[in-house]
Amino acid sequence: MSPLAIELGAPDTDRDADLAISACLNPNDPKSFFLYAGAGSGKTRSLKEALHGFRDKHGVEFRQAGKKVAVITYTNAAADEIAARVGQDTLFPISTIHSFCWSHIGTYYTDIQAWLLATLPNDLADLRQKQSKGRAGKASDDRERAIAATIKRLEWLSIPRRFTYSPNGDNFGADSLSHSEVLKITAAFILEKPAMQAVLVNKFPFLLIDESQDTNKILIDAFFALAAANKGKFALGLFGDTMQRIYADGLPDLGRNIPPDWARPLKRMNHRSPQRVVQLGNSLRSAVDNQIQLARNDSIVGTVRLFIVAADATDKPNKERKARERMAELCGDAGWKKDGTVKTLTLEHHMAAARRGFVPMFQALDKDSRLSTGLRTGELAGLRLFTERVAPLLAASTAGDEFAVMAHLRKNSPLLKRSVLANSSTPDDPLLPARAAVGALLALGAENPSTRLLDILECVAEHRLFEIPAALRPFIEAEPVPVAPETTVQNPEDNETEGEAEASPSSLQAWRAFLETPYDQIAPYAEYISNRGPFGTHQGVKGLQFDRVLVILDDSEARGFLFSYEKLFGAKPLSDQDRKNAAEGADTGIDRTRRLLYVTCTRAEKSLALVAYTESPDTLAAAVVKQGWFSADELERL
DNA sequence: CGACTATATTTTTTT
DNA sequence: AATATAGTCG
Repeated sequence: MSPLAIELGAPDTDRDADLAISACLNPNDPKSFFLYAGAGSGKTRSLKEALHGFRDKHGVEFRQAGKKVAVITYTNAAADEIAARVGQDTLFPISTIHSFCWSHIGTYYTDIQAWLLATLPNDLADLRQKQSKGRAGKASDDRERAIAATIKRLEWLSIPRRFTYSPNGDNFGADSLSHSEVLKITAAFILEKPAMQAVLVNKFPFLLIDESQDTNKILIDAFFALAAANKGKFALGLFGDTMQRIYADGLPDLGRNIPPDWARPLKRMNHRSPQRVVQLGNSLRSAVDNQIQLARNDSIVGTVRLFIVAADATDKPNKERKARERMAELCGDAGWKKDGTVKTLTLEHHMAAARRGFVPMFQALDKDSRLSTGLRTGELAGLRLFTERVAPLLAASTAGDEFAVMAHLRKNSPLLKRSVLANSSTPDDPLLPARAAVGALLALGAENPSTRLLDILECVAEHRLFEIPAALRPFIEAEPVPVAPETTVQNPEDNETEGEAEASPSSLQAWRAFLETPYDQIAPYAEYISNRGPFGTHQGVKGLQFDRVLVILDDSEARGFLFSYEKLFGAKPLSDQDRKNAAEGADTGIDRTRRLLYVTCTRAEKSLALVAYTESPDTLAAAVVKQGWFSADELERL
């Protein structure tokens, strides 16, 4: 059935790796290590065993000496996951890279100021140089803003200052450091300040880095230098898989440049995926390295299909529905037909928007680059009025849950503030205005596609049902006479997220266009940004796993230029640049795409479907069979 | 007008 | 970081 054989292994095959790590975590003879741990290899379990084993053997002495084992990860989600599985313990604090760095540099404000004063003038010169040559446009506007902000920041730095780390998109105060500044400053301090080295080495004789392949290369280099300069006192432990490097930030040849005195334990098992998926992962990475994963000897065979669709297909969601129905049939698994039990992965957010029907609002707000981050995280106050105030109210109300309606209003509506109720103009029935407001909102028919966000906004504003965030205030009629002074007090939460963003013409325009689009997009949008919905991005699901995974490969719909599935699948010829990169041994777009595909495919726990949209279906089909990635009977045309 | 060069474009994550 | 396109040169 499948072109390659697959080796199976017993669940405890990788015990040696855990023993090797345990040996490295010896306070009397600390040894750095690089653990190669592929997809689903039980990396977190190894981390847990290592930490618990360390606590049993050396916990008491470490605590007495005030020493700790630092565990740093890439994302908050990963930090939470590890904390949940390993357990919280002050002996091994678990944090993201950024918060770890900030916690160490935050108090060195004089040094930070010196670093900024040395760095910013260069940045400014670069920006000015570019701006003098650049054409007018979106990028030019952004540069102009950056230049003004940098000048303002340099002026602000003319007297001694302290700093915070709380960036809000592009819009943060002079005292706030950006994400990349925090990492760069930490790397610089580690390399240049003996005091910083001493603090780190004494407090954290062991530093364990999860997803090390994606850890910022400047910082990784600094940690390597720290380890080299402090042998016998300090050791690094890198956990990762170079095949899963999917961010440009990571060190490309990590794994090839490990010092010879480091331990290099290896985990060979894949505990997550069925045999066919493990085998696909092996064949995908065979072009890159010789690592072969074993499937568990108690695993299922599993099913993989590649559905090939013409790139100009008119009804893509329908094609994808057909693919799922076929998977249900092939796997005898009705879960493929249901919406909530398949994870569908798109390369970019707007592709999910197209499939969930919230393109109009997404496109409208995406026009202003300063709103794009908040749009993708759902943190814009102007959006949260709809996703967190209006939508839950309407949901509770249509469900007939009067208790939930009142609870929501009490928490969020100025109409139910104590001071407002006390001064009610209808003392016999103080809740009358709130009921009228909810009634008016329901009467708008939010489920009707012709109801615009603006209609909802006007209704909310007219009845003072919720506070209107600053971004949306320009679009409502002159404010009615306040019911009570308190009602004009702004919700402090909203201030936080949108910062001081003064309404620029472009953001006003974006919000205006947004308000003209239908309200019925809010529910799918809210579900999408919550990450609980059926869609995710190829990059965003790193580290996660799902029973049924549907990977959508569609270059024609993608806007970015980092990945090309058509080239990877041989449906589009390599460019001169690609050949040049390959000849020089540099990372090519094809390599990047292959790693991303490896990440998405290895998320599957039961079965995996890929839908590839292509300009040349026949070429693609022939190429993937020739590569040994799929057998001919695993290909289906839709 | 053709050949060449310079520039704008996009994604992800981090408090 | 790859590529389309706008701009410039001969």
